[in-house]
Amino acid sequence: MKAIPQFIRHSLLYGGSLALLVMLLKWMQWKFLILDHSTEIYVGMVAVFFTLLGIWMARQLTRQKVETIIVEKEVIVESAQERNEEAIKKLGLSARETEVLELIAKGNSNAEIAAQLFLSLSTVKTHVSNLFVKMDVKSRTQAAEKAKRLKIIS
Amino acid sequence: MKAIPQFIRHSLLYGGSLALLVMLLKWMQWKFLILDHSTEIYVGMVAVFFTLLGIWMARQLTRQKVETIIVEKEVIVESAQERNEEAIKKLGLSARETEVLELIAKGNSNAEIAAQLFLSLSTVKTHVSNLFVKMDVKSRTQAAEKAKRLKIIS
DNA sequence: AAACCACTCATACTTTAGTACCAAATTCGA
DNA sequence: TCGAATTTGGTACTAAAGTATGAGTGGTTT
Repeated sequence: MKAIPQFIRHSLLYGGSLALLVMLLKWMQWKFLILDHSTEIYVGMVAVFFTLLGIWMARQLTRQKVETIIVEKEVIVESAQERNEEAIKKLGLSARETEVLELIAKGNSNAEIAAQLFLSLSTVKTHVSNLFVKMDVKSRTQAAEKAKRLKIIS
Repeated sequence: MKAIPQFIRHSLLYGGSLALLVMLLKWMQWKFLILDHSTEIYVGMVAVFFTLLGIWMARQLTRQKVETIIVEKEVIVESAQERNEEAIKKLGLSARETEVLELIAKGNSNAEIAAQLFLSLSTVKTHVSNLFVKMDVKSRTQAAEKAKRLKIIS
């Protein structure tokens, strides 16, 4: 669609306008040269015409020249942060320990955790004890509080 | 600073330019009228001059064309919701019980709660037991979880 | 005043949590 | 493939949590 480049179109238009003007000029010479001070009138017309032509050209050339101002609009978003893997790594929690921690934070007892994970109560207790050492807490409630504070649990 | 309105400035400039042009024109009449075809040269100069003037005017007039792009920027905001008094009332928790619940949710043991509230361990145990009945839970960890879920605690 | 409720404290008891120490099987990276 | 870490499980014990019951005090409501 954009076969003809813009500068060529402009050149043609300008050239055409000039040619037309020269013709007009020749005709005016015939018509007004006999009159005194006719040159001023005719130069004034030329001036007006070319001023308009200049304005039109400039508008064509600067039409795309648009200054863009980027305004940042703040949008409030709830902090939907995902599981904090970094905290888990920092504490050195193993996969099983993390599972147990999640169930603790949900309010499960050791027996319930054992049942859900198909483990013996002993195993759960071992995990819980190791968990407390790694998390530097002294009870499951503290562990749950810390887990939620560190966003380890959902 | 912007004492002179733009359209007045433009009018003065344009008027000045016209006056200058007329003077130039008069001088050129003296100089070139004796020569044949001199009119064409001088009209051409006028044309070029006024074309340039038109371009300049158009640029002045269209300089303020500004496009504003609004970019939405996400801002993470912590949900700072206040204490849920409604939930406390619905559960029928007393003032003392709510105090105890908060300390439980922070991971305190019964002994620590007793020390902080200047109560005996027995009293704390009584509060905790009543709390569990009212909240329909079976352990302090469950109570803490429910309290946080119902936004009773901070 | 009687009834009611919140708060306090106690004793006795059961259950669960938590600690310590051990040990075997498995997994996994160096 | 060797060793470290993980996972699993056990016993024995202590500490804490939780339940049940009772009781005294102070304040409010009916």
